[in-house]
Amino acid sequence: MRSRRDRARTFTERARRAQIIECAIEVIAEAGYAQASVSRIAERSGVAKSVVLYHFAGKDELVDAVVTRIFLTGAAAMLPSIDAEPTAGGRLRAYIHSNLAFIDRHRAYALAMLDIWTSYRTPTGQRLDEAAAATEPEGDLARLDPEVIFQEGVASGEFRPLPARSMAIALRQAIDGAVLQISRDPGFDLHAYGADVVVLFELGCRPEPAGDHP
Amino acid sequence: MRSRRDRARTFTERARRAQIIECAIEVIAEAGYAQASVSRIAERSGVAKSVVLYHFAGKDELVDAVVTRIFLTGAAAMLPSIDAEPTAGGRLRAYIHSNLAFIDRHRAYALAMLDIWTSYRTPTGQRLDEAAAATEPEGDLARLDPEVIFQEGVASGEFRPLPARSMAIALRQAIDGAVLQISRDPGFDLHAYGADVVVLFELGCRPEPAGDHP
Amino acid sequence: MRSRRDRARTFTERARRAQIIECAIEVIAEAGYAQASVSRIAERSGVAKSVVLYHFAGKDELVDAVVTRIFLTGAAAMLPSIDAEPTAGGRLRAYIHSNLAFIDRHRAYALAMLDIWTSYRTPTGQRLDEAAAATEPEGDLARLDPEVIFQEGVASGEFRPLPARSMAIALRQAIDGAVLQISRDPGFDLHAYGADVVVLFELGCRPEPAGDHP
Amino acid sequence: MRSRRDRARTFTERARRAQIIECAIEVIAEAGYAQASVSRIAERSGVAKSVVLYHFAGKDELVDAVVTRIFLTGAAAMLPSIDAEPTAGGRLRAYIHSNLAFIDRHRAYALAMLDIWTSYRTPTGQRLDEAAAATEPEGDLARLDPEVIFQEGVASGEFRPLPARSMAIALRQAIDGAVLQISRDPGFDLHAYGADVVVLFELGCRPEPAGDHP
DNA sequence: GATGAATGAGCATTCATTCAT
DNA sequence: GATGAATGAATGCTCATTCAT
Repeated sequence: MRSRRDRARTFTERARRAQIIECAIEVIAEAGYAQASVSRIAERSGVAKSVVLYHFAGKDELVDAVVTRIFLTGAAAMLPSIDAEPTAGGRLRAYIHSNLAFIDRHRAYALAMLDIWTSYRTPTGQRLDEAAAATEPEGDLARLDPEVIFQEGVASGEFRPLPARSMAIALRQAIDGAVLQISRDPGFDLHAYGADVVVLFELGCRPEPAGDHP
Repeated sequence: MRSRRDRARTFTERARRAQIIECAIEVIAEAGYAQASVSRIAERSGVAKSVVLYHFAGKDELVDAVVTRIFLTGAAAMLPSIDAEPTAGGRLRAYIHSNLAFIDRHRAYALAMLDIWTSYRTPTGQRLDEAAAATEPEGDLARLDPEVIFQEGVASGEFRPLPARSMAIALRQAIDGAVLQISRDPGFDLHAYGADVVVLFELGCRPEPAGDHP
Repeated sequence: MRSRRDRARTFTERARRAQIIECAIEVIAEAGYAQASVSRIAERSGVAKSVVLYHFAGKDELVDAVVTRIFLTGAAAMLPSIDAEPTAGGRLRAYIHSNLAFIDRHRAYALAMLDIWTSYRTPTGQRLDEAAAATEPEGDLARLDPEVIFQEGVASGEFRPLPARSMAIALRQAIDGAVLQISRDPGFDLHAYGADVVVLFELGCRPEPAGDHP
Repeated sequence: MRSRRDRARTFTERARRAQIIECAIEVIAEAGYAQASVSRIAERSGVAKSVVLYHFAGKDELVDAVVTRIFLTGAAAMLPSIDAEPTAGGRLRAYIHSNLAFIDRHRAYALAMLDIWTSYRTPTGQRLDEAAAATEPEGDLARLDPEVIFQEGVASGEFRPLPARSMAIALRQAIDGAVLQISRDPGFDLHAYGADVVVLFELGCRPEPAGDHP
C-alpha cells in the first residue's frame, strides 16, 4: 500500500523522513516498541509531533518505513557475502556470520526489528507479517530466506536430506536469539555465538557417512 | 479486614481468579500483550473491569499470576518426562518433545508466555527476567534450563565438548520458533517439527568419531 | 436526619459503632480526610469494608457520627471549666485554656475535626455546617459559641463595647490555628500559645480607661 | 520539538493557560479542592479534558500555577499599601485592610487559596507549605509574613514585647476566618470585620502605659 | 451481625490523529 | 513544509455502595 507521496519527494522531504526513521529506530531500540510514542520519536528528532505525522500518514506507515529501512540495510549488508559463496555450505556460513556481523554493527537496527517483530500488532491482533510482506521487495526477501539455502544444499547432495523448512525456522530463531541476548547483556559475544551456531548447523546438515546407520 | 494475601482464599475467590487468569491468557494469546488491557480481559471474563482489580491488586499482579500459572502448568507437563530419562541425550529428546507437546496442547498458554516474554517491560524498560526469576520456584526453573542438560551431556562424554550456553540459546529459540509458527499457521505440524529439532540437536551434540577429521 | 437504627441499638452494635468512629478519627487525623476511604477505616478497625457500611448508612453518616463524637467529647471537656467561671472574663480564659487543653489531650480528635471542617463537602460543594448543625444538640452548641461570652461581657460592662460576632470569629480562628500548627509541628507549644491568645483577647476586650481617647 | 517549558509561550498558549487557571480557581472556590477534578475544570473552561493536560503537564502543575497566580495577584494588591507605611502599626493596619480588600475584590481567589491551603496534600500526606515555599519568590513571601511586622513593632518600641509568632498565627487565622465567613454568607461585611480586627490587634499590641498595673 | 463479591462512576494520564494557520 | 492546538478514545486504578448469603 503506497502513500500518495511515495513518488516525487523533494530532497528535504526525503531527508526529513530518513532522519525521523533513524530516530524512530533508536527510540524503539532503547525503550521498546510499546514506549516508542510518536511524541518521543518527534522529540528525539527535534521536530514537532505533528511533523512526524505530516511526513508519515500515521504511525503504521512510520513503522512500515522503519521495517523497510532495516530490512534493506540488512539485505545490503548480507547479500554480497552470501552471493559470493559458490556452495550451499558456504552460503550457510556466510548467512550466519554476515547476519550476526550486521547485528553487531547495527545494534539499534537489530533491536528495533526484533522488538517490532515481536510486539507490533494491528488493532485486530495480527502481527507484522502481512503489511510488511506486501511492501518489501519480493526478490530480496526470497534471497534472504535461509530455507532456499537448505534446499539447494539438499539438492546438490552437500547436505543430508533434511527438512529445509524446519531447519530454516531453527536457524532464523537461533540468530534472533542473539539479538535477545544483546538486549539483556550488551557484552554478549556475538562472534563466538555465531561460530557456535555455524558448528551446530554444519553438524546438523552433514550427509550421514555410509556406515553410520548399520 | 485482613489483607487479600494474608489468608487462604475462598472457593469463589479461587475460581474467579482462575477464570480471569484463563481469560487473560486467551486475550494475550490472541491480541498480544500490549493489547491485553484490563478492560478486554474483564470483557472476555464477562465481568466488570473493577472485578478484575478486585481480585488482583493491579495489572502487574495479574500478569504475575498468568506467568506463574503458565510456568507451573508447563513444568508439570515437562518435568516428569525429562526426569524419567537417565541419559543427557534422553533428557534432551524428552525436553524438546514434551515442550512441543505442551505447546500443542496449550496453544494459548504458549502464545501468551512467548508474548509476555518478549513484550513485557517494566516502566524502567527491563524485561520479564528479573521479577520472574525472583518469584518462580528456583528448583524447577533450573531443571527446565536446557543449559544444564548440555553441561551434563558434555561432562558424561555423551556429547561433544560443545558450548552449553550457545546450544541452550539455540534450542530455546528453536522451540519458541514453533510457537511463532502456530501463531501464523495453526496447521503447522508441531510433532514433525519437534522430530526435526531433535535430529538437528542430536547431530549437533554427537561426539566426533575418532577418524572423522582425517 | 436520624437513621432507622438510631433507637434501640444492641450493645454490640453500639460498641462496633464506637470502635469504627474511633478508628475513623485516627485515620482522618493521620492521613487527612481525602485519604480516609471507607476501606482504610475498615482496615484500621479490623473489620470488612462492608461492616462499616452495615453500621453506617453511608460515608456521610459515618462522618456525621465522627463530628458528633468529637463535638460531644469537646463539649464535655470544656463546659465544666467554662460554667464554673462567674465572670465573662473568666469564662473567656476558661474557654481558650480548656479548648487548647482538649486539643492537646485529644490531638487526633482536633486534627480530624479541623480536617473535616475544611475538607468535607457535599457533592454540590456545600460545607459541613448544614448537616452537622441539624444533628448537633442545639443547647451545647450555643453554650460553646464564644459570641455569647463576648455579649455577656459587653452587657455587664466587663468588656468594652466590642463587636461580639467579629471577636468570636477571630477567637475561634485563633484556636483552630493551634490545630493547624500541631499538624505541621507536633512540638508546637499549645500551652504557651494559649497564654498568648488569652493576653491578646484580654487586651482586646478591656474597657477603655476614661482618659484614653481625650 | 522543544519541551513545553523551554521557550516563551505563544499568545494562544498564554491565553488558554490563563483561562484554565481562572476556571480552576472558580471551580475550587465553588466546589472545593477535592471536587475540582481536571474534568470539571475542563468543562468549566469549555474545552476537552485533554486540553487542560495539553497545557499543563499534570494536575500538580495546574495547581501550582493556580497557587502562583493567586499569590502574585495578592502580593501585588497588598505590598504597595504595606510598603507605603513607615510605622509597624501602619503596616499592621495596611496588612489587614489590604488583605481583606483583596479578599473582597477576588472572592474566588481567596476561597480557592484557603481551600488549597487547608486541603492540599501530597501523596505522602504533606501539606502545601514545602513545595510552595520552594517555588514562590522568597522576598515577597517574607514581606507578606505578618510575623515580621510584629517583630519590627516590638523592636521599635511601638508594640509591647509581644510573642510575634503567636500574634502572627492569630492574625493570619483571623483573616482566613473572613474567607470562611463569605463562603457561608456572601453578605458578610468584610470591611467592618477588617476594622474590628484592626482594633483587636491595635489594642493587643499597644505598649502598656506605666501605671497600668498599679 | 457480618462479609465477600461485584459494580458503576469517576479519577489522572497517555496517545495517535486532525486541522487551521 | 511545519507546527501549535485541540480532541476523543483508551488505560490502569480508586472508591462508595449494593446485595446475596
